[in-house]
Amino acid sequence: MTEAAETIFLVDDDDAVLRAVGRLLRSAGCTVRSYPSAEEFIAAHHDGAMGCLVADISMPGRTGLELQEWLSHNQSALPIIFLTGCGDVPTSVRAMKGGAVDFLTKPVEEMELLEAVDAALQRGRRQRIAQADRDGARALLNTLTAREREVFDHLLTGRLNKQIAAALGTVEKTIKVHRARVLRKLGVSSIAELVHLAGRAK
Amino acid sequence: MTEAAETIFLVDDDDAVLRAVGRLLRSAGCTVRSYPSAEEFIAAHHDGAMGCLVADISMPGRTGLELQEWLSHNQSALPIIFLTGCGDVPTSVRAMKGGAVDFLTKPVEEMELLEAVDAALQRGRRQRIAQADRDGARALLNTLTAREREVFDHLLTGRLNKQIAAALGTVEKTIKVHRARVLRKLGVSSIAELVHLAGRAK
DNA sequence: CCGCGCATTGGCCCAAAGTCCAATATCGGA
DNA sequence: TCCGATATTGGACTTTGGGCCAATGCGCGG
Repeated sequence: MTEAAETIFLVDDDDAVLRAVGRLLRSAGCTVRSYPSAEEFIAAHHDGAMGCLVADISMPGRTGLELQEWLSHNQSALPIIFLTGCGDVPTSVRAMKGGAVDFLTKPVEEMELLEAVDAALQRGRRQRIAQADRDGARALLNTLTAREREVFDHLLTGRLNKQIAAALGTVEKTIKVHRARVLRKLGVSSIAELVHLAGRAK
Repeated sequence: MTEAAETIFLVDDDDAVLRAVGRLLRSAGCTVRSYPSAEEFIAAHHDGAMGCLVADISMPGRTGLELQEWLSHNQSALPIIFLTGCGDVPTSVRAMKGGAVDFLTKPVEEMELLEAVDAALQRGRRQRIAQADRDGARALLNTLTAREREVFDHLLTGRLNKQIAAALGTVEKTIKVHRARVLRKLGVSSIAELVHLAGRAK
């Protein structure tokens, strides 16, 4: 059961908005969770969350922009849509600079919100795929011992075994063994594939 | 004489704004060119332009957003800062979604504008460096003949000479020759470097 | 103290790649 | 029609890389 469905996290201090937007999104087939404040959302938030966040800007306690900052500080890649009644230009610009998917003003047309949510979910999926790819590659690299990692780095730059040996103060034979182990551990059979793998780990 | 300095391109239908902003930027050491309309800027614009664009939003003829679209359609990577007196939230969001560096409202604090211009120039420099790197790599790849390019693609995936030969319907010896030529033409001495080069060309 | 993981090194053999040599064939132009 | 670029192939030789078996030394935790 790895399939935790995508969730739309709603954060707004106005209960009427939470209910209205929640109903709209649910009727569109979304799974929705509502929070009356940024703090309550943060308390319930876990890193692996999938979906997107629809948040108000001005709220008692932490504001929408502060919530956005908190998420980025906490490596959370949850895409954010701001939905506010009292938005001004500088705020919207800050939000967009901070990576928000969209910045909508109430009252919002249903279609507009649904499209924004769709775009946010798409972005989230792409991010997760890219992240999983990176993580997978990094996990593989982490199986290398310190010495193997050194050899790996030299292999990336296309050095010959004898050159690596000279650089590491050993003999070619030793590097040959390390090289074979590195290729085996990383599940590749050529230097080309090894370089590609390193690129995926970024 | 390759050193065409960075220029700030000012586009605003209000002559007073052109003069005031122009004076501010010039006093900060910038080279400035002013245009009273998007059309006049477009007429004078050439692809290799370096610097950034500071544009108004609402103007007779082409608007700021339409100018932004025109630039992106024309592959121009000139970073854009919008500076407008009558900006609303939806417009600013569209501008930022379209890749604008910033969206400022008049009257603007001098420091704010200067910082935005600085950020835009920085972004432009990064883009040019990245672009030059890509173009260089692509130019190298374009020196390959069709056949060499086929061999190149197989080398990227880590295939052996005999495997490439089978795929291309020739013998290993022939591939060996092509392989040597490819490495020589591209100025690399290992498959690892070749893969890196291909990555730069993207 | 012993086992285990890790780094190190040796020998042997074979496969693959790099480097010279040279030769033929085709195709599009000058 | 002859030239130049390209593709093709062969031979011979050297250098590198990969696989297999074996062995030593070191440090760490049971």
